[in-house]
Amino acid sequence: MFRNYHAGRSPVERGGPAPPQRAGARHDGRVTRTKTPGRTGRPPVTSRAQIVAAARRLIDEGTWEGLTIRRLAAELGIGATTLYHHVRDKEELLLLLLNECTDQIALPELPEDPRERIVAAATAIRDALAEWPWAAEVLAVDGFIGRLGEPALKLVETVLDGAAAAGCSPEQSVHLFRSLWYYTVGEILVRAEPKGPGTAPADRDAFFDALDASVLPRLAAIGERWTDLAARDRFAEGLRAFVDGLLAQAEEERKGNRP
Amino acid sequence: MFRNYHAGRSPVERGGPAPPQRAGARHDGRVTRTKTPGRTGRPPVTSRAQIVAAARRLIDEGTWEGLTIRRLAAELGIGATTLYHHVRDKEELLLLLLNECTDQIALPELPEDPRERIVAAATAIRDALAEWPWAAEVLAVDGFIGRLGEPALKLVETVLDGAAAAGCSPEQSVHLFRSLWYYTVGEILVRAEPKGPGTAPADRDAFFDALDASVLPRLAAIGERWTDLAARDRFAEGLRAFVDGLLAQAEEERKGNRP
DNA sequence: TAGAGTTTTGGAACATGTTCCGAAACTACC
DNA sequence: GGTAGTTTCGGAACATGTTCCAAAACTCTA
Repeated sequence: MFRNYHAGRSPVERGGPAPPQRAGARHDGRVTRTKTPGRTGRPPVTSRAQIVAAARRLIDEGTWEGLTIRRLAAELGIGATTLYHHVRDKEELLLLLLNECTDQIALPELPEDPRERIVAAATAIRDALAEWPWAAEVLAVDGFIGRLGEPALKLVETVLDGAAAAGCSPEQSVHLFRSLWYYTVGEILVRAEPKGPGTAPADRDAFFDALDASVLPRLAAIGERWTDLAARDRFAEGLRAFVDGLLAQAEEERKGNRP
Repeated sequence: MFRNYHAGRSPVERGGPAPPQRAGARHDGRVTRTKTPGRTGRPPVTSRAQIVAAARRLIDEGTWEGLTIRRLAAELGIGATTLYHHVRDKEELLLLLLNECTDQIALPELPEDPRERIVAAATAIRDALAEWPWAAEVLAVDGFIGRLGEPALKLVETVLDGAAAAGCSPEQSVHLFRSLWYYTVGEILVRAEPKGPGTAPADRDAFFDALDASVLPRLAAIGERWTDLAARDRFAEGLRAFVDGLLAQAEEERKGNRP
């Protein structure tokens, strides 16, 4: 199974501590590498780096749906199934792409104020992820932060550090981070997916028009403005409010007011 | 990878308040009927209700992955492709299932305090959705609340109402709801998906063990406790903190401190 | 140089979601 | 009853992700 411990190392030729594999599962020998310290056997005609590069090429020129295993293999000039010896899954492929992107996250300037530091870090993560339409596909499948690359993990670290600087206990820091992570993932997913039916602006209007104002007065009243309001990017504002709330809660908790 | 191109139309027996639809764009299927006031033509051998029931049957006895179009069709005794005349998509099928579940949301007791009212409503939504493993599949695809059934919408209304009672403007109410919605969706998705590789507890431990404590000290330090801490359900606590923060922010804003 | 061991490779094949398109079945009206 | 219009039905077929399995290619050692 592919894990991400070895973030930062060169993409080809990396072993890494492979988690215990269930027997029977046939996976690419690249990650597992049960034996053979000195590589032997037929040399691969394709490296992981090339795969990722080709994938990006396919995505860049064309829609993101255009990235299929077979097409990617064709782009690389190899058989489709061969790809599965370099990449476990399509999901792993996406993850590689995602990591390639998060690996380029620039650490933002970090303000002194712990609160602002947290906001800056979380916003940086979100901005990096939100840039890639397929991030949602991966996040939806496994939300565990462990799959992020080291630059992203540094931002996680920053969040935790800010929490600690604001007086949070480790437990409280984790709680804070997880909460913010939920918010972030939710924002990316909900925001990045205007593709289902009923999500087009016209459909939204129709939806609100059809609401029964006597049953759902607030919703109906807001309806006409919903689309406009939703268009505004208020992620950072929500984030700030959330951080404030969480920090205040943590402080309360420390005072023993609410165990 | 759910697509959306579909030119045909899916027949339904019960009409309902149909928003004006262009050909091809359908809300959730229980609309349409472009012509034919008096139904004519061959009567369907299967109703939507039967489809949903059969789908639930398949899910209940067996894994959720066991629900495939062909199997469902077989269960119903019809051809696989026939199903596509009743349901536009597999996604729509999931949506039907989801709605059937949210339609049974019981309105919780609503406290007087606006803040607690909001918390209660949001928690009810989350609990209802979190109960269904496939909710994530749908939410990940289209987050628009318009796809929820009316009982769920009533909870949305409650949130908006609580916000208003706390003094929020409509704009602020929307902001508050959206923020909470992001948080909720994120929680459901991240929490409901321990299935990717690397998400097993053992893998998590391995992940944290591999962290470089000199680069990511906080993360490494927390590591050992992460799994335990993550296991605790603190959704409501986070929610409460969020609401507090958002309400405070709204009030600040109203005072003109931060436009 | 001849294995032996190991790795890479890819064709065939399967399950699934989905579309095409023609045939069947039914209602309404003449 | 017959015909037109409309609806439902479903087999064939396609793209995709994925696994099986056996052959090919390479390195190392004897």
